[in-house]
Amino acid sequence: MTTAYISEISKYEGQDVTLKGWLYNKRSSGKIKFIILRDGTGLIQAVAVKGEIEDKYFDLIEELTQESSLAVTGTIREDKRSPWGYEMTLKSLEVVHIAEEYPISLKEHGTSFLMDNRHLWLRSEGQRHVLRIRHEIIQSIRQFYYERGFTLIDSPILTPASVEGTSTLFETDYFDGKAYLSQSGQLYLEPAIAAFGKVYCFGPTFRAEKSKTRRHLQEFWMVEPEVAFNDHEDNIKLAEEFVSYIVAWVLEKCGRELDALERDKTKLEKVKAPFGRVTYTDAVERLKKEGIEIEWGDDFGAEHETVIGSWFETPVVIEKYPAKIKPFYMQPDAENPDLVANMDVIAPEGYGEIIGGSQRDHDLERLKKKVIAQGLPLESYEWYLDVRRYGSVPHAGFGLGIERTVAWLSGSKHIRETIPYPRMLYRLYP
RNA sequence: UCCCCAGUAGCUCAAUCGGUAGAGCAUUCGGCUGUUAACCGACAGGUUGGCGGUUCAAGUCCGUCCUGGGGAGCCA
Repeated sequence: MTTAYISEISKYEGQDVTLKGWLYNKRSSGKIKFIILRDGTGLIQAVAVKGEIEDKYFDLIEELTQESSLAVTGTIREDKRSPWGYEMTLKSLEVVHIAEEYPISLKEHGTSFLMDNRHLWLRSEGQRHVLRIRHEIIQSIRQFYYERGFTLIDSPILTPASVEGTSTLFETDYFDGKAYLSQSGQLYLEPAIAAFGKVYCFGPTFRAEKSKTRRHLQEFWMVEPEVAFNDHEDNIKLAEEFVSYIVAWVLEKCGRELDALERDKTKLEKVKAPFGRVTYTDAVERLKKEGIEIEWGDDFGAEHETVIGSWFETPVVIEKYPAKIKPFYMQPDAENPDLVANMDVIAPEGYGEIIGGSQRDHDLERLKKKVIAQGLPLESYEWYLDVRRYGSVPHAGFGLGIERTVAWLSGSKHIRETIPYPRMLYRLYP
């Protein structure tokens, strides 16, 4: 007997096949029973009619509980009554395991309950769709940098100190000393550009900030490219092409998932480079004109970002922030030394900042001064400063948050659904 | 760290002015030959998050703690 997957069931029309999976739901009407099977690739209904199937199999259906694992064998046929197009006429079934009473019913549940049962919630259709989109986004990222000749440089997760010296870090014992979980791979990437020219890293990052919003996780994944000889404009261009590539890939590969999630695809179809662009200074002026409280020199809050995002249909690039609110490693703007050559990309529809990046300062003496001025221990950064001692070149890069990108493209209301096992404030289980 | 909201059956929720704690789903049992979160009938299921207070009487009011949710700040 051929064993098949539900996703390829149309190939087997008129044939007998075996499908292996879990019981999604069952219904009974006395002499006719329906079971819905899921196998990780899709759903299908199998029908058993009393008298047309051996009684021992017909009676066995009665014992099946939600999420019991089983193998069903029968004939595949097209059926207009099925929402999936095909159905199986059941001939026999084999129980692998009768599931205990399953906590997640087909009815409504609260977030807290579902998060306690995250390991089971993963089986639900909506969660599967979002995580399939995450999977394709990651695949598109790998492909984008592979096609462009970037080399993957994995940055360490255990690090001796803070990258920016500001955010709170998770601390852990490291034999006789302390280590910290990485909050960015950037500092480790910069030396690598002198070895490979174009590099990127992609891995988990950790922030011990007590953030508790739908846009924050304590552990999240970030992809960070870094390119030798790229300036501010090159950096923006790379970011725009990168995001456009991801969106086009997801539209091509995940149409079914986007439809199932009722994501408005027309909004994603507008995401093409170049994006909307505004300088920090212009954005502040326009916000003021719209009656929103802000002063030049303030950093943008969530509300500001949402308003700025609403000015464009594409994502928007905000560039050239005041130097005093940005980290030491950013290159000063060529025309105004109070500004830095940085850029953030804000996703539309209120999904917030998905990219933050800059051209990096490649002047040794100026960088040293800024390290000292920000109260950071110079000796910890000597290795990093070496990038500016041995053939220093202009270079630029940025970081893109995977979960925020997944949330945006999938239309998820909360970032916790965009990663299989979210690590959140006050939630480390399961 | 701060602000707001919520904890009642396994799950989702009701309970009027403070007056005997209720429904749907799930489970169990019975019925039904095309169901789509099937439907119909029945059984069972409770120290109303903890502690203290007010009251003749507290799920309900007050205090406090715990847990969870949303947001701010910070960031991706």
